[in-house]
Amino acid sequence: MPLRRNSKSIGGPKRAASLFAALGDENRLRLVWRLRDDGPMSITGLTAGSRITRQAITKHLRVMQQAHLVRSRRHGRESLWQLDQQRLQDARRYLDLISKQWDQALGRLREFVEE
Amino acid sequence: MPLRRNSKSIGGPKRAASLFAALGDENRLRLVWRLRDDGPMSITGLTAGSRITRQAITKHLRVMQQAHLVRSRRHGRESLWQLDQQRLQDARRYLDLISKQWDQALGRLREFVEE
DNA sequence: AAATACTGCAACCAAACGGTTGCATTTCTG
DNA sequence: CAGAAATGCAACCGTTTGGTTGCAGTATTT
Repeated sequence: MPLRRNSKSIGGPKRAASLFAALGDENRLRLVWRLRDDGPMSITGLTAGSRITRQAITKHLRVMQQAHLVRSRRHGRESLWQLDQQRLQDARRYLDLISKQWDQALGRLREFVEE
Repeated sequence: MPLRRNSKSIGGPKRAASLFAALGDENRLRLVWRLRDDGPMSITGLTAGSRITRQAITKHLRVMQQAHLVRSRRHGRESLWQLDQQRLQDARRYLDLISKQWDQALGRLREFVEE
């Protein structure tokens, strides 16, 4: 038995799903780009130059926060929000896992056919 | 003007969002793993060993289909569904873009600070 | 031709989502 | 201290989502 650790080590489908779901909204993706481009920002800062309300943005941030995609530290009366680099990496690695073992599957299939 | 192709070439936030949204559901992720492990399968095949209904699975497949994550070709009375490798790559590359230019941003910041 | 298997379509339902408005709270600033 | 700025909380609302059940339509199989 070859150490059946099924390598979805980032988390089960449940945890991964919440991560992708957090990325699965247009406005949230815009926030991601924004935070990446301009660095940590306050809610008001993010609201400026956005078509939606401050509260809408707050909600989006909360969604991303619960997926650990973003975190905030308070600084006086404003709180600065920033991306969690690691969590984005997690998402990437999860996709890698699918593709990688998939290639192996294709490899096995090829073997099987060519025998 | 340096050929302003802003490098989000996979598609704007809108298109990318639909892709991530398609991945942002636990049951759909399970289907992805299933299709990757066992290759192209029929709906009935996918339903076997799943807790949800055949019609629920159908709906999930349609969602993924509209995000071009999955496609089906009919074969007699059953239709076989398979993953679209390329589209998964797209998702990965999109995440890469965020991280990559992010590193550049950090680089710029470091420069700025160290000057 | 009759029974069986597989998919598609439609209606329906509760819950979640994305967004808004209004008001309260905390923290700076003049 | 009074006002302004930033966030938080809560209620509300229309639409989408994830799921179900029921029935109809096509292929196979016997």
